[in-house]
Amino acid sequence: MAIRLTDVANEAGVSLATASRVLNGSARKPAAEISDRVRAAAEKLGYFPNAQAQALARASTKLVGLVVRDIADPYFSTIARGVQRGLGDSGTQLLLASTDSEPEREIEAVRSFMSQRTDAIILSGSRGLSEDAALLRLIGSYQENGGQVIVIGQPLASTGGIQIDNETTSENLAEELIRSGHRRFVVLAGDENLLTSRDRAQGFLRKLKRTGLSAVGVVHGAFSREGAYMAMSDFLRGRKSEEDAQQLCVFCVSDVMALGAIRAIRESGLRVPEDIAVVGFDDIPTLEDVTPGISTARLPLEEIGRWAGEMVLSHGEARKTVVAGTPVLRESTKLHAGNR
Amino acid sequence: MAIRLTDVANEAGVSLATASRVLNGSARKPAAEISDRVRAAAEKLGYFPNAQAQALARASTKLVGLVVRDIADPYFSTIARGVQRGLGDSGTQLLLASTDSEPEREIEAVRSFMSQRTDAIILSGSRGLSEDAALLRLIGSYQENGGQVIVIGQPLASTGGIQIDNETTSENLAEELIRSGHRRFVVLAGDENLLTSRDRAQGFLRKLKRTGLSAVGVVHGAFSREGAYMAMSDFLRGRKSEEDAQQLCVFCVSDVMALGAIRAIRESGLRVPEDIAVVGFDDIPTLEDVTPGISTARLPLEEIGRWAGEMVLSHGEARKTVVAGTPVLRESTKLHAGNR
DNA sequence: TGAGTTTGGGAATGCGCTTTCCACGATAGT
DNA sequence: ACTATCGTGGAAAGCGCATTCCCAAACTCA
Repeated sequence: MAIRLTDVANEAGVSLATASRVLNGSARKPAAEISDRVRAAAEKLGYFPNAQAQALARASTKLVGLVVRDIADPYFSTIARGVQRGLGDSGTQLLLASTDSEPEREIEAVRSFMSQRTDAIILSGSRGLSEDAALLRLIGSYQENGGQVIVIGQPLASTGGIQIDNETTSENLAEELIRSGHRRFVVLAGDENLLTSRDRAQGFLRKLKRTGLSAVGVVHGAFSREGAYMAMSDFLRGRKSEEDAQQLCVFCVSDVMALGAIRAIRESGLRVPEDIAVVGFDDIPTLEDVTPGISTARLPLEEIGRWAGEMVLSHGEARKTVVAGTPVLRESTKLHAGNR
Repeated sequence: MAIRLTDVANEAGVSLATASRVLNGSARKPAAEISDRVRAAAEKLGYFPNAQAQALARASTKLVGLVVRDIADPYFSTIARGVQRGLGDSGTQLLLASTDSEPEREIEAVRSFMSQRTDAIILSGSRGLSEDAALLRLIGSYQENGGQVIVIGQPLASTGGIQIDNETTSENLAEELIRSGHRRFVVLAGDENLLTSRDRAQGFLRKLKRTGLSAVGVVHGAFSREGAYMAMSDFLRGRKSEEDAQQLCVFCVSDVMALGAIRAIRESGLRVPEDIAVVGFDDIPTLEDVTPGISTARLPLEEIGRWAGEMVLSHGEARKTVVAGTPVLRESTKLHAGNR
């Protein structure tokens, strides 16, 4: 049905080979007069190269797969935008898959991308604590066949990517908070099986310990807004009695969780930061519109995505980059006078 | 390099045809014993079908293209999530393209999707006022070749999709606001060349007129957070003098714009809603975390995306669905006592 | 038991394109 | 003037798979 290169070649009165050479970047450039004729024919017929056929013949699709946990989560959508920016106008297309936090769906996504023979796969969802052997095997064979794997967050086996130093960042964040006067911390630690949440919580707790402090509480739950909402609600219910103690500071291992926690705090009739201070992690764009301004550890999310995209283009040989976040204290952790 | 079906066939000691029949859903089912042998061989070798080759042989990729303006915008990322949900586990892969609001990039994206021979293209960015002839031509030839085009927002030529009744929704929103006591409106109308912003502004203004009211001001600008921020800032600068008049209500043609406007209002030292009320449009998830709660017209964004995804699967023959938003008044439009 | 019928595996073709490999004429070099 | 080289277009061989034929073996039924 669609116009094929053969049709264009006939229309222009040249061979298939010649048509191919003029329309697609070949090393050999046919004569100007012929080229024009072919281009005119292509234009006239409305020719579109069949990317599948090209991929088959060239053994290279210009496709890259991005797997995220949830594209509607600002953290991931910001990274996704960065990846697209990084890919720029290279003509590389982005294949998107969401896992909804289910490991099997991540494997499914990778499997699917492998079938599509994407040139690269960018994994931005958080790695699990115990690395799934099946995923590792999959990735290994993908790399053997020339596929590039870029992991955002934690390093995974022999893959390159952008590593986020969650532990150090959390330590710095804790330090900053302590310096600002906070002493009583609660950690909403998210999912204890996810590397990201574990590292962030551990870094924070370690700093506390080194300073001679210890957390008032460490609550686990889902690594999401809802998870934090529930965890925080539970926590608040559990300590109804002991009021007027010194102001509490709740460290959430992600901004999205901080938002959920704030919701829970408010619903229980308390105020942020007057009654309870809240800190997040990531500095997602959403924070710009939230009041009070939420303290957090700033990660250059869009840039991280952009780097990943650029790595794909440069065929970077498993380059690794490490980035750390910078603490940003805003109103949500302002120490309230009555609560010092 | 990668394992081919031929390799599997050899390993299993059967023909290519047989291997193909057992591994991919063919009408003919080879004998159980043979099937098992083939599957074992595939498993052992770690075989992955080459999607490009399959697409070529079958004349059907299981690909659908989604074009958005900006994937980091909650409006689009929510729709994107819906689309993925709608596609479910059908095995259909999503190709994502962002246009950054540039019409040429939209054309480029469609062109690219056509090259990829996607089974369907979902256009969710806002249509321009004057439809680009090049885009129409492209879409026409895509449809002729069996491609499905689904437009979210406004109808486009002979395409199906989910149409949003912006005008009526805006009218209802205006009505609700008037009923709640507001009388003095400013409209941040966004880009006057985009159908979406124009319709929303017009619907609102029409209702005002019918009620015997007229807008205090109509300000145009970019259809984005920044655009609204600037438009609002300008507006506020322009009327420094006339204070203590009756409370103003600013209607922004999208939630994202409302967020920008609020930022501008606050920076100029005013409060929402005490000094100025603000309404948005869309009810993006972000609003859950913003204080004060922003009044808006609720659109079932995720569902809209889901419908689009389901339409793709059902090969819906240009089905059209129309949805209208429902007004939701929250604190941002609460009438302040001192300003009646 | 023999003709007709089904069943199931294999050979071969083609999907649309890229890319050797060839052939041929033009140009250069001695 | 004759060969060595280059430049250019075309023929043809795949890329990895689905699928249409084809054919042999296993059945069916009388």
